[in-house]
Amino acid sequence: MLRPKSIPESTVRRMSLYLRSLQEAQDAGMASISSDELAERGGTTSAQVRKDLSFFGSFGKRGFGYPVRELIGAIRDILGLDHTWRVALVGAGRIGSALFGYEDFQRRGFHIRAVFDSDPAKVGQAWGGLTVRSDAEMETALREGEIEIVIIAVPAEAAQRVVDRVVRAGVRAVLNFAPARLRAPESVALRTVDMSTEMESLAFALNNS
Amino acid sequence: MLRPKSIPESTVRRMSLYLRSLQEAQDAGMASISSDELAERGGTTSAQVRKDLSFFGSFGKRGFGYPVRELIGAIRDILGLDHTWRVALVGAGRIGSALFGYEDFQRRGFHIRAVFDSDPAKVGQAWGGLTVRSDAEMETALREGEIEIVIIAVPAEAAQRVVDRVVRAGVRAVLNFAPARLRAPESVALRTVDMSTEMESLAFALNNS
DNA sequence: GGATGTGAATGTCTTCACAGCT
DNA sequence: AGCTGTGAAGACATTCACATCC
Repeated sequence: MLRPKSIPESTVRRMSLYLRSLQEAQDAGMASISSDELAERGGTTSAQVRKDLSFFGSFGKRGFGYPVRELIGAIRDILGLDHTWRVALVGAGRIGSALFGYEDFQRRGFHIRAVFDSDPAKVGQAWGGLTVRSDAEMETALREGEIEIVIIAVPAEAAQRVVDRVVRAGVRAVLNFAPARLRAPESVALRTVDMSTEMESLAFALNNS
Repeated sequence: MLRPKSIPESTVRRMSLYLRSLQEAQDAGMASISSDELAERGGTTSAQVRKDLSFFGSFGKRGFGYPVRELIGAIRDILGLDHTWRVALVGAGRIGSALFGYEDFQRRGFHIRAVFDSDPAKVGQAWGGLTVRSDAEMETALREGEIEIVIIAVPAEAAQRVVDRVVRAGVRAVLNFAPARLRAPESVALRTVDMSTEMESLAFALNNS
């Protein structure tokens, strides 16, 4: 599934939001929806909605709007949600535990298949149907489990080492929750959720309004 | 502390990262640092570093670089980290619990002073030195505690209602962890950490490389 | 000499506005 | 008539390149 042009990251993120809005619209029994309505629900403008969708094709009917059911299917395909993804979690602390139980991941097809930690006290614990494994087994287990996405929830000091190891084990997508800027090869998709930076951005906003 | 021009949000976020890099540099005993070195550590370019800093003033010496200690102080002032912030957490579930224990918040001056939940089974529980309070008390407690920032960690369906209530109680900054697009008045700073969207952005990247 | 600070150039994203389809 | 799809314009952010100053 190769795309003609390079798609803005901001567009991809909005696609994810549109999908949510569309599912709500479907639950409300709507069969079609206009770019105006979709913009309203997604917190953007109708022109933005149309432009975003146009990166991927023509999904609407002029004078009518977009068919909800079909558009949901199209966006699911675009985002790669037409199948489930094999995910591993590294770090079985408080944040790891919260992410493990996060139902939205499950619901959207991101299935956590393995959990690793370096703390001997945690290794062997039963988590849901899984057993927390030693991080020494990580590389082998990632390969055997054909893990596609790794979530990092370890302390900042340990995070870069984990990235290096999972990349060497063939993983090409990483979601990092450690407050550190990590390096990975171009070929690896890496996103960092930096909660302290978000808080500081709020502090700045409060001081400047 | 009113800023001359409007500062790009991306610049503010990078300031937060520079601060981290500077603190590391200080711990490593460095007294001065060039925009090149700062860029290297912060994952950006030296021109970007200089441009970002120039929004706020001139902190460097030509031919020399930036004095680490002074620049740390300046950025802390800019971001509003020169004092602590009074924070409340709404939602005492798994994610709320992880955030409550997140040491980086504490370290950076974001002190959680109150926790609320609507579940009677949770109300009254001791969390650290605090007691989980009923969400019925929320408005009063926010005002009495002079809470400046609220973290939302409730289910998506409940999130908008919480925003509306805390805004009416005078709170002007909200960090939302619920997977929902929330509405707030212009005058309120609202950031959403959307973990499912991050995962979907990774899925898209994997499908398109 | 060497690295900052910054206008100018470039690149990227968003908004406009309307032709074109249904 | 109504709403999409899209070039063109505009706004915004990043990068370049160099005069400036320590």
